[in-house]
Amino acid sequence: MRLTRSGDYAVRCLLYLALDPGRGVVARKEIAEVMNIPAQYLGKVAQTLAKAGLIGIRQGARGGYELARTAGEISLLQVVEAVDGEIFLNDCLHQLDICERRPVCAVHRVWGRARKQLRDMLGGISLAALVEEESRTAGKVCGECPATRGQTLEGKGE
Amino acid sequence: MRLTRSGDYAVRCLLYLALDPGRGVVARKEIAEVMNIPAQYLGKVAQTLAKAGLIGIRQGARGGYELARTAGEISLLQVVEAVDGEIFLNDCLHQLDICERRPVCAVHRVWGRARKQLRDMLGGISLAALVEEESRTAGKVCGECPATRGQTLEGKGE
DNA sequence: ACATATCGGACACGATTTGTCCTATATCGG
DNA sequence: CCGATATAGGACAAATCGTGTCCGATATGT
Repeated sequence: MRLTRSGDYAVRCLLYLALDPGRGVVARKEIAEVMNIPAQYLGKVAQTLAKAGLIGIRQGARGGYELARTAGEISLLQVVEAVDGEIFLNDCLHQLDICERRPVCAVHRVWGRARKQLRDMLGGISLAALVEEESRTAGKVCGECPATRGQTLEGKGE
Repeated sequence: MRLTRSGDYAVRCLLYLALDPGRGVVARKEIAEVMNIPAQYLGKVAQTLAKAGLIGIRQGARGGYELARTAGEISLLQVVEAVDGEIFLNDCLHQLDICERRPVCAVHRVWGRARKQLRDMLGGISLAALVEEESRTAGKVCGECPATRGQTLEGKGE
């Protein structure tokens, strides 16, 4: 599993929508500009997000996107998996025909455990939590990543 | 991050070598056949593993591969990262130019945490542990996944 | 020397990712 | 109802990546 650019865009887009909940429909163009996403491409991503029930789309003049649920009800996992597909670290866990010994294979059990751990973590984090944490620390939401310049530092994990 | 086929091959190969430690050099051809890996391709993977210091390679007649350390000293993480590169779930954490706000970005912190959790888990599992667990449950090592036909067991799902 | 076996570069091929372009369609405002 | 606006959705393009093969060069054991 790798968070693709599409997945990144999806997170940015939803995070932006989660910023002020009462706002209603937001134009794709605005989201694209602020969040530094190719507008057309965002259209594709948005369609996927809509199919997954994460956003609502209004067409036509004054159209755009809005959250289909509250920011507290949308987890990072849902966003990522909606766009990038279900998370499988290992193809063996995914394509049944690749491996016949799944049930008794220690390696598979390890990957299965790792997968569950990862999905649990991402599933436990809502957009609301992200927005809140962000506002506590920096006052700005990420997703702006490439947009906001000037704060370079060396990052690690944790 | 996704465990590629190369990564899978690497795990199979090392697991096979870990099976009986006293054996010395094992021919690539043998490994490839038993573990169902394209022999030439295994050559490429093996070179990478050698560079990472995980296996030793003997060229020439009666050449082949052997573990460079004991099976207890090689973790799954080392194997995977040697072949597939260091695990980064998110490009943002990886390519510095993509995102300037890493240190203060909540999303990045989440991915960073997830990454650490995953690497810690994989880092805590040695080849020896895998071999041992495997022999306890089924008596055969995985990696043979596609190789061992007719042994398809169901149930016992974790 | 000869047979054996890996090295390592070149190349092929398909899948995936990341976009763009264009036409159709839906919606709002007057 | 008309026209401006904005997204839908299919086609297409380019780049990258993963997987694998082929082949001459090189190293090693007998």
